[in-house]
Amino acid sequence: MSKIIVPKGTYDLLPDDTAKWRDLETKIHQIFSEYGYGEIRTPLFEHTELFQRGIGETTDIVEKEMFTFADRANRSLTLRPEGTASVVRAYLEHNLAGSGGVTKLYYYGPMFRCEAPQAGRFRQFSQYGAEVLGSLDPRVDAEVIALAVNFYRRLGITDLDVRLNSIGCPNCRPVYRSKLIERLRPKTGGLCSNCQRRLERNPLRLLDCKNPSCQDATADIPLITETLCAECGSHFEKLRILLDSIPINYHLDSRLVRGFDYYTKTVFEVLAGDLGAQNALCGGGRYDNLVEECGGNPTPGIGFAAGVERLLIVLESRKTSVFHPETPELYIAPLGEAAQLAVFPLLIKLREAGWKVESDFLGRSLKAQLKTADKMGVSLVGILGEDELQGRQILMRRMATSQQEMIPLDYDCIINFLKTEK
RNA sequence: GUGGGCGUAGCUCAGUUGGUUAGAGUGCCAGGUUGUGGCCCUGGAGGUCGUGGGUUCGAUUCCCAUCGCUCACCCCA
Repeated sequence: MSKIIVPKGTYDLLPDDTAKWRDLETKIHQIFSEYGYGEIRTPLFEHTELFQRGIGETTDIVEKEMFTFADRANRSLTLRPEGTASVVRAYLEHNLAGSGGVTKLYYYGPMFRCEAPQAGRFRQFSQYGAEVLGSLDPRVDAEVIALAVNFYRRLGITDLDVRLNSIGCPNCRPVYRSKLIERLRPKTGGLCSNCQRRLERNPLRLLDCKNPSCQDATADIPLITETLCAECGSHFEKLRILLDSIPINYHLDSRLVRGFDYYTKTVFEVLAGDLGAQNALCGGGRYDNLVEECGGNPTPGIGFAAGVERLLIVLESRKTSVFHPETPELYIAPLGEAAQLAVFPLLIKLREAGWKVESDFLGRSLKAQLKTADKMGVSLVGILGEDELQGRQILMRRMATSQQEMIPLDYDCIINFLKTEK
């Protein structure tokens, strides 16, 4: 019988890994709380239609990367490939707009895309992200970008590439779009096959094609930021003034275009050099028409999503973050069956009192037990052999100094000893 | 979906121009110390050499297929 292993693009997190993840998760919840965001948890699957309408029918994600299946009533469901569509759905479903003002939400959890796995890319992966609904003010854009970037800074990652662009709105983007098609159509032959295909459908994407010949073809095309309508232009200008007023390094990238259809105006990405081909740590932008497209009243919004696996890769490769493994505060080494029986209730009682205590369950020699305790990094070992048991005592050994002290084998005495040693 | 690289011990990897019991380091277990960790010494356990088929007297080695991992294209977090 062949061994069963994890599905492609998924992985197990073992105890050493989960310790790091939980540490990072704590920090994620903390920064969102400090910036005034409330956590939202939506289902891991939704009606397929939500993503088709929200993300866009012609995007790669919807066309070929979703895990879609039928339920027993033959309705099409899909494992969520991203977070924004679900948040908008929930925002409308629970009429969060009704409470008035700006709604600031964040999420954290697994997403699913059926792609070929690669460095920093998995089929089940984790993202955290923010969505701010109800304000068109560029201060919101700036705050969202600041939050995204400052989180990395807190973790000690400072050499990031923050890219910013505005891709306009339904008023000005079509103008740029047709201008682009007009300029590129004569050069069609020089484009890569992919770009030839998307020239008519989604010409903006040619701008960030990595193929050298496509880059040449688009080298002298006008910048989108020069053809923005008055509203988008002024919004973008205000955003830049705000970003310049806080210590965040970014640069304008007029070729930055993102893969989802719902983006309008502001788009941004944060890139890290040490991630291989999947170099985006997070990305996001404004989506002022998405809520309306999902059936709500016209409501502006902006958000971003960040990859957790990629962040951990960067943290590991730079060793900028120190994760503290939890070491027991005491290791009790019983010698012989009588001692084992005496130690067991003590072990449970100490744990219930909140102490991290370990012991031996293999009946091994004292030497082996000390070795194990040493490996765990424990600083105190309580040794209970027959002699100690007879005298109702326990020998407390300080591993760092090899100093030993006999104390009464009594719960309160041991607690007191632990407290003074701590 | 396409292309490159790789699958040998828990982990990191040697190796075999086809030949008898497949190796190292590390980790693990035990002993050296009848009850004292880190250093050292000795010994031990642990492998269907990814899987299936083919060639051959004989395959971990050669051939084919397949699966998996990985990197890149693509896309994106």
